Amino acid sequence: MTRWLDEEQQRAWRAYLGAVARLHAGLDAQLQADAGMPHGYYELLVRLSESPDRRMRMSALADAAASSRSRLSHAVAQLEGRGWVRREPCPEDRRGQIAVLTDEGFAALAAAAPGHVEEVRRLLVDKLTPEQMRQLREISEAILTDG
Amino acid sequence: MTRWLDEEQQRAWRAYLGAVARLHAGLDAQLQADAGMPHGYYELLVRLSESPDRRMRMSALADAAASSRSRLSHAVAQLEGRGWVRREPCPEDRRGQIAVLTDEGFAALAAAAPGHVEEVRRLLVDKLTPEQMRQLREISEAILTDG
DNA sequence: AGAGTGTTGTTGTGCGTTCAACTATCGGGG
DNA sequence: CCCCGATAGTTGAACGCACAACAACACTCT
Repeated sequence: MTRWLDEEQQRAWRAYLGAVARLHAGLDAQLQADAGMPHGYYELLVRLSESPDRRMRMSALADAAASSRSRLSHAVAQLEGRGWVRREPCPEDRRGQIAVLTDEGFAALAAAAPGHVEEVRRLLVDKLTPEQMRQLREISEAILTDG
Repeated sequence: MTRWLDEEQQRAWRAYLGAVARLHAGLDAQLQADAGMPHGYYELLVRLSESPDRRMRMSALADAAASSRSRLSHAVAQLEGRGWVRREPCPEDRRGQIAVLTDEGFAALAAAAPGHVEEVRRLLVDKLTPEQMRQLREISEAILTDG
């Protein structure tokens, strides 16, 4: 016998689904149109750009971007094809690969960032109060706790 | 000159991205494993099941499920192949199509629902306080406002 | 040293989504 | 009445992602 969601939970859940759909659709469309990359790729470039020497072990990058290894492999292959990332062997582990953000990749990120941030503001930040932004962070962190 | 996100906004945004990723991954994996359907299809079946006579105009269904028309067309084709949905012509508009949830489709939904709700509870509802659920609804509704 | 086990990363396949192009129909104005 | 712009829905191709199978290497334990 299932414990269904009550009225309030149902409303919250559906509103959440709608909000996420709109946000993702908007962000992805903007990035695709203005920078020619999906949001997932943008995330990867961001993580790499913030790492020392703009380089990261594949597995570390996968963890940082909440991506599966398979997905990362495919994505990096794409990014490498565009000249935005290159791969280097890992000195201390011959299994390893290191993804390095190229200058072209950094330039692409720098070109894409302002429009993206603008869109994040337009679709999210500007619609919430600072208090709600804090609540959103706490809710998100609660969801990210294990168990 | 871009108005970047400040520290707190940045943290909220990244936590949000992580939470959404985990939620979607979990829900989709559960539905795929236990019911053999992606979350998007489940959504369609739900909307149809709640509509009078379990039928809906394609465009209305697309709006209700926050889906593009193209996506809906492909999805309904899939669902039709599984015998969960059938199409009927629309009497008062010869361009129109009406998607009808079959008994098999309703049964598939009924079989999938308990596990899905369980997963929603496990990944979201049980991790938040009632107060946070209310906040989440308000935040989501704010995001869904136009402009 | 050798066997066994876990980790790292890649590859191929199938699936769902997006995008653009297209057909068919509706509805209003000349 | 007919034309023209909108609307409804479909289609095919390209793309990104999930999943499973796999090869290569590291680590541990005897």
